[in-house]
Amino acid sequence: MADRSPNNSVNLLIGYFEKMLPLTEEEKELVASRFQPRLYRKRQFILQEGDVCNVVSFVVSGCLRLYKVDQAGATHIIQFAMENWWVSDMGSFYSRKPSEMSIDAIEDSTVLQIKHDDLLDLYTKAPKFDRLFRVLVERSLVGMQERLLQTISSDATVRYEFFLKQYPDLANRIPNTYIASFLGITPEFLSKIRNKRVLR
Amino acid sequence: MADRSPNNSVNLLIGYFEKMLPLTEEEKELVASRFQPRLYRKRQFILQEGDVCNVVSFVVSGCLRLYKVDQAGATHIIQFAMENWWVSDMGSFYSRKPSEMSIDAIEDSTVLQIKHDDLLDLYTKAPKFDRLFRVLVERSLVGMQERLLQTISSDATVRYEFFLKQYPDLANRIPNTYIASFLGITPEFLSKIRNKRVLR
DNA sequence: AAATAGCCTTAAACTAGATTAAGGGTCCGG
DNA sequence: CCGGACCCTTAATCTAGTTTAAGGCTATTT
Repeated sequence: MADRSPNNSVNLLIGYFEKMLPLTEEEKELVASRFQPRLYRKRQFILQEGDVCNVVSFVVSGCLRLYKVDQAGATHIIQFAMENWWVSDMGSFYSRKPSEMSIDAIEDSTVLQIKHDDLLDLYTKAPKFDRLFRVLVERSLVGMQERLLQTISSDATVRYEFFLKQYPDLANRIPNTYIASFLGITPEFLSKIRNKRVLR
Repeated sequence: MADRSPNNSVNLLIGYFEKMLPLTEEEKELVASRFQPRLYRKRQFILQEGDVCNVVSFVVSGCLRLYKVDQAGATHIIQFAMENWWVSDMGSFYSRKPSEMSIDAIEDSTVLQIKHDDLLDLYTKAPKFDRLFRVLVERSLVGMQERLLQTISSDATVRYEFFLKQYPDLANRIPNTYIASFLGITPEFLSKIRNKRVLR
């Protein structure tokens, strides 16, 4: 009998953790009991500006975006989160203060979520998750550093080429306006870059 | 008898940790035995591009910079590290691959350093440090995200004002060329911004 | 005491990228 | 099957920030 239960996706997450560090049965059960699967429709909010971010989400399928809308009304995408990525506004999540950012679904997406108190509980009940999340956050930090470096040291054309290399499939999955907003340029200018690219 | 031993600075670090989480005597001794104090003179390298980053440094006094020199020869400062800050190239540190970045001292600086293998050892001997460093890295990530957001959504004038608010004393301690390189603009343009500011 | 090397500033010419505006395509929902 | 909401593109004009060049000011080295 194949496992078609709702817990299906939790097994995916357990497999993900075990690629890093093997878990005991109790730890697996802890994960299964604390992470809730949830479906978000395209354009649905996971986190809305002004609310306190109360969950960390692991993307099982689909794609989310973490972004901020500035005073002028322009949106700036900080991070895309696809299959096997994590998202949340960690600043708001830990400080328990209203977020200045938003998270929404770019495609219909399935995620596994853990609430703030449950995560803290997970950490104390099973310190292995302190290590697991330390490593995950370290990886995020390295990625974020690279992105910052790119942003301050390369022009838009180089940044776009790099984006295409780093997320080859994403370019065909999401609108160019989102890519522009991620790269920190206008859709019009991205269009110009793409046009030059084809001619070459 | 006042403690004027070389271990003096380690007590500072232990105090720093205990503000987050109390340590047992064994844990304190572990810290004292694994962290080495070291003095760097102004302009001396802590990490040089092409080398594997083998230490994490905690700044006791002075100021360091983490930066990258691009193909055109321009330097881009990713992070300043002053008293009570941490620096390293975490990407290189964990992957054990040559770093594309450099770290050097802006002022004569005292740091406490832990080597790669000693840190891994510290994590396994005292899992509390998994949590401690998880929290530290989370804070870094939040800061890095804010900085990225600033960089892609605000113009240079706003970024400079923000820098002055966030590091009020630093502005008087380091050359403006460094600030420009941190903000991602030329020293000439920073000079223009500063000039406009005074007139207002 | 001179000399060299940083560092800061000013100003003119230039460029990457923004803004504004307009037209056309496609995918829904009613 | 039609109307609107998105989305992509092209082109003209504009601007924030770069480049190049030059001059002066301090501090450190010789």
